[in-house]
Amino acid sequence: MSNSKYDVLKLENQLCFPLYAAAREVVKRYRPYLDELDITYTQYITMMVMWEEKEITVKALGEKLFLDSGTMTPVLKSLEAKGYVVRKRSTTDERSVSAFLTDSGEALKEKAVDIPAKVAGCVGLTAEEGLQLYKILYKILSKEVEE
Amino acid sequence: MSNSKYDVLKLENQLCFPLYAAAREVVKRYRPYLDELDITYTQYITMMVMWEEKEITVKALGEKLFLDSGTMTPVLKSLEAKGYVVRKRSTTDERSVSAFLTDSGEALKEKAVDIPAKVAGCVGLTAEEGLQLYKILYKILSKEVEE
DNA sequence: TTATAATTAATTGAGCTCAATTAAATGTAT
DNA sequence: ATACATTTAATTGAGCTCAATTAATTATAA
Repeated sequence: MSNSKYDVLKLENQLCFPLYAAAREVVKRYRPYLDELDITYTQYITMMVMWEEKEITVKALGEKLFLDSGTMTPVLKSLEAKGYVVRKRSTTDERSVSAFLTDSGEALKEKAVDIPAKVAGCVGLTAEEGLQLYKILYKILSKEVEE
Repeated sequence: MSNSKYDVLKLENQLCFPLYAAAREVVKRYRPYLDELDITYTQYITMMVMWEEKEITVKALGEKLFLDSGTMTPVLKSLEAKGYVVRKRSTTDERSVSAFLTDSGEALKEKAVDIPAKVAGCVGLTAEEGLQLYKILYKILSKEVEE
């Protein structure tokens, strides 16, 4: 068997590469369904938070999604242009801006509710694999938050 | 316990979201080390293939990395500008373009060899978790190739 | 109070990602 | 041989991601 100190640089020995590739491939699976709603994946996960919270600051939204204002600001402007949220600067702390779910945004939930099941079918993991993956990914994410 | 048909749209019930977020966070872990080499993560995984293959077509490279020519072409041009690869159109099939590893590209491997260990430390999974994750991610990726 | 520090969102610019299109080369079927 | 289809890389444009910076506001310390 051949073996060198450079084996650690082989693509097949990476954990990050399949993580990066799988994430992109799975996001791609959402596209046909999200196209019907005329939103992108990033807009979709933003709406998921809005459906739960109804109202949230840009900062809190970014922390939930692991995205900064450089990403969130244009995403929220786009969702505002589509009529799903409204952005408003706080009167009590004028540094802060919040997004508010509109009726139209609330109505979009009804059109989105079948998407998770449709995509889960494509990905094709067993329930156990799904749970293992879920736990490991959140372990990675919790490491990042400490930092 | 509250329970609604909309629970499937909660962020915490998604598998795709932590996959997407963890992938970005882990790629971010590479940045300080890759900055020292003046390459991006995408350029880094491209070089991994080059270190193994020495010569490869744009198409084959894209298949390995799950990226298309729209991404690969500018990445390869950038690596060529840095002197790590040379691009050359095939004489036997002029549709095809190959990238060739240069001596300078080969030399870069020496500077990269410590990176995987440094990043693995940051991510902080057990060996078992790493293996589970690896298997599940490749199961997802194999699904995509069938398509 | 006043100076200094910290927080927040927005902006800028580089680079990535993808879908769709284009152009050239090659393969295939009459 | 000549259409027609396929393959390949490149290009284009929209949108995302991130680091760094900016400007405004708020918090804190002297």
